[in-house]
Amino acid sequence: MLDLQYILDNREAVQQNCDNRGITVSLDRLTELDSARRLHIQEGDELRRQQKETSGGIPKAKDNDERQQLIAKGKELREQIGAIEAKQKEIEAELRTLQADIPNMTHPAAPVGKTEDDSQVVRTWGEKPNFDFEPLDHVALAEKHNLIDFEAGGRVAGHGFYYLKNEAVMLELALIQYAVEKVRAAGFSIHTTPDLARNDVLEGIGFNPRGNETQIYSVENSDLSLVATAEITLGGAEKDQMMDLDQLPILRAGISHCFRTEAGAHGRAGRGIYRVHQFTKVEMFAFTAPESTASDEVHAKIVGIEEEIFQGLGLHYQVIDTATGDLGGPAYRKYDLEAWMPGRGEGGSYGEVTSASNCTDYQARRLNIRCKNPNEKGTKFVHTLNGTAVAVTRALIAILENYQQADGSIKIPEVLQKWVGQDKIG
RNA sequence: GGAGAGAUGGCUGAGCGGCCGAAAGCGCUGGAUUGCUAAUCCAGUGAGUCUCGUAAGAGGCUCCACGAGUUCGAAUCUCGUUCUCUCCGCCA
Repeated sequence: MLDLQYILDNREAVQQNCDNRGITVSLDRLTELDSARRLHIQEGDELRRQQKETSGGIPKAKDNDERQQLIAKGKELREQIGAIEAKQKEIEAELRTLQADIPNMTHPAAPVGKTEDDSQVVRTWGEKPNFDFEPLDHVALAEKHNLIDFEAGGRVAGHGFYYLKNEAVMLELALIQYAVEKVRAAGFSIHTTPDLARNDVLEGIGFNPRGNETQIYSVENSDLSLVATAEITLGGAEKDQMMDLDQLPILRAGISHCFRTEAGAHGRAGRGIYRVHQFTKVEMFAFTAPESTASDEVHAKIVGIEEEIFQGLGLHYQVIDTATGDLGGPAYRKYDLEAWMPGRGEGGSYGEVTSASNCTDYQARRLNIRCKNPNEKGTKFVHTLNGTAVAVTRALIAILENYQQADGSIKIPEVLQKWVGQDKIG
């Protein structure tokens, strides 16, 4: 959520930003509601002042007559205040809804464009593997080596669920270990987090727990939902907290399951474990000082860790600077790593394996996470960032497809061998 | 699951329906002082929001977990919700 005053003071820039992101908002209505809100506040304040004066005079009243008069006046004021507060509440509810629909501002250097295709490749690392045979996709590889059971997943939980088996399980555990080792070395403290969270936490991070387009499974008869990423729980952990400026940045990482309904995505869901309803992920999260210099720096650090992880795995990837239209609400800037997946599409293609966002104070404002600078009055909302260390399913696809050999076996990336306990599958 | 206790400022912790935005302490900031990183003394020190002002600032209102209610008046009384703690039971 953006600051209301900021929106009103920078209407043109906010409008331009919404246009760039392909979001329709009514800033006129917002302005209208804001004026109405101020008017009601002023009126209410004045009435409340009178009421305090009135009730304060009652103990000092000279006689019963005067006392009864003041009580009557107090009653009348109470009714007027009630009416005006009700109206103000209505106005503020609509105002807040509008305000929450406005996306974060955008880093000036982020590529402007409505779709994914407008995103820019900022650099690539490694090279596509050269196969002197026809490579299989991960579904075929998994079947050949008995690594994934989609049928059982379907019977038990439906399409989009799966069982990992045998070396695939070892690879999942190894990837987690490997990612955890990397993020800890980079200064992130490691957590396992709840797989459920309250809806107001989801909303604070920027997810919509209910509604047609929700990505979120909600638990019936409760205000809990299954989390779509540990970003939710790592950020939500500090809801309503006050931090000291000098303890920032705070770097945390979490291991969690991620649950996504993928509503509306079934058409392009495709084969395999690229788009699934549940997967395991190691996520990085950071709270930084409320300046973009501070958060940009940590943003670069997070992307750097992601690259180090995929370089260590020996996987060819490109880094994408995400276009405005594809940023989502909270992100100020977002870098994705797309790894080469030889079995994806016709003759292989890049597939998103990580995503790193600087959300500036957009999430912190709604979660009410502030920091205090001892040298300044007041408080400020911190900046928050998140990035994928490893999303197991996506990384698994890249590994299986890139490391397949002419003889049908699959090599295990060297950095994972100590945890998998073998150097190849098959 | 059963029984009970509780939630107050950055932290600890007092608080009778009106004199409470809230004692005290810690912490922090400024100053004084002591011949030496410490000690002592004095002063200041919550957040949010609205109005006025170019500004420094001034003033109003709100906030004692959250939400309703009683009352002329609620941190204080009532109800609901959430969370925390203790004891018992159950359980990996």
